Amino acid sequence: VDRAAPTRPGLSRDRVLREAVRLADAHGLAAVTMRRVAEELGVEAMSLYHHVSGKAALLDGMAEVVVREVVARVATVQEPEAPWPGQVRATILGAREVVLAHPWAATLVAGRTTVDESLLTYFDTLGGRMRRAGLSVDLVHHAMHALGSRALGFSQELFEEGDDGPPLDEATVAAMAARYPTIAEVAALAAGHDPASTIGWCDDQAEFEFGLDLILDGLGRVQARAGGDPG
Amino acid sequence: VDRAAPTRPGLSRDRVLREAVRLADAHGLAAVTMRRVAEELGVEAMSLYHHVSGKAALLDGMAEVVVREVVARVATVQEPEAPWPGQVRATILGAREVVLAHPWAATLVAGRTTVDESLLTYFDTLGGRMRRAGLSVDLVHHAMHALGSRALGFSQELFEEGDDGPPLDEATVAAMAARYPTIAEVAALAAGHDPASTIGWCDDQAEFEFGLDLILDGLGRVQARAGGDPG
DNA sequence: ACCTGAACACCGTTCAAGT
DNA sequence: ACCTGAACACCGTTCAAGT
Repeated sequence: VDRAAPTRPGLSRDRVLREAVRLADAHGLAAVTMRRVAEELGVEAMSLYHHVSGKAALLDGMAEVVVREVVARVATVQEPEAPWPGQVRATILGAREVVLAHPWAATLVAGRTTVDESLLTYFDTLGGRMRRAGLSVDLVHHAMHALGSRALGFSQELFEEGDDGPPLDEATVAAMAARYPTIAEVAALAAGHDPASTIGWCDDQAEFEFGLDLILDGLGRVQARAGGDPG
Repeated sequence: VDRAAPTRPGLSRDRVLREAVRLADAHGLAAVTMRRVAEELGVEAMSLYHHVSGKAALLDGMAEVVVREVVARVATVQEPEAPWPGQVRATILGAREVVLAHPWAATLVAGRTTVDESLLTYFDTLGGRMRRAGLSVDLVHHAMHALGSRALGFSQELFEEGDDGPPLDEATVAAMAARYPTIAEVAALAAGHDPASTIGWCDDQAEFEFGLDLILDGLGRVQARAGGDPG
């Protein structure tokens, strides 16, 4: 082989998955098709099947890549002197930084059909930090359920921002305020008293941390009630 | 028209959406295609476009049907004497009963692109019950974020049950316990000390309620700290 | 072992045509 | 206004064939 020429490395599972992730980051999850991923790699669609068993496995693998990135990111979270909620908090906020860079990942992780090695590693790390702080096995179990996908940094928003639509006229706003009084007052407060902007009205990161702290505080309280060492 | 013959009512948006929901309940979300829904209604695929603007609108509409069902279900939740966390708790657990009957809905609600009337109604109802109990507008706002999709009764599980796979042999279990010590001890406790069963190991409903109560307790504590009326 | 090309059975959606 | 049929531009996946 010519050592000066750019080596065209053969396909591999990893190269396929990374290309799929790159495509999703750039053009959204809908752009990830077997044919498109192959084309991007300069190869025929059928070649992918030698490294990935099908479309479902490709999507699972993409989730795996993101979680592996999360694991790498949070490995460096180390504040041994801090009390445990700070440790767990920093771990989860680290995961969130990674997850925010891959907005398509939430859907994928939610629809995942397999539990892969990276996910086990992440939850063992997170759970281990709780155990070392003195939380009981049972409480760690509850904590995982209470956190849910929030443990990986995902928000569970029901009103997504982005599709704001045209601004509403005054009459429509008044009609909505009459029909949905509570939402109207919440929107008015959150949007700095501009009731027309009902979407994209708040600081997602601050709200994520509020919810996270609520859960961590609650877990600490359960631990204290059980007579555990708080930190 | 012959009054004895079964009237073949023309298509309508509602008939289309209900048929799509029926299909998803029976055969999963993947079975919901424009062509299949049409076939089931004894009509050509193109006819659907007169009542629904496309596939995305069909999926949005299916989420709408489920949320409408939730709204109908929780309208009857009335325990005026109970303190507010019980009111909110009963509302959310009512929503959960509906949602559990449509396991495909979680994905759909998460990927929804529009905020429809039924969703606004639900959150106005839920928020209104908090407001009437004395929670501040700001706290109701935080509560919505903290609850996230849990407000509608969705769990946010990361390890889904169902794809249990073949039972693991003793050597594999030992290897996993060495690699993932925390997960191993959690699994061992939760599964009644049978470490081979790492999935489907616990009571989903109880865990959902644990997490919900953690959040409701936390909200109550924030309210009390702010000097609000706890009842 | 890895990659290809043609083919199959599906999709969502357009368009012009029917009534 | 509502529904149809044919067609278009895509999908994921199979299969037999190449090297």
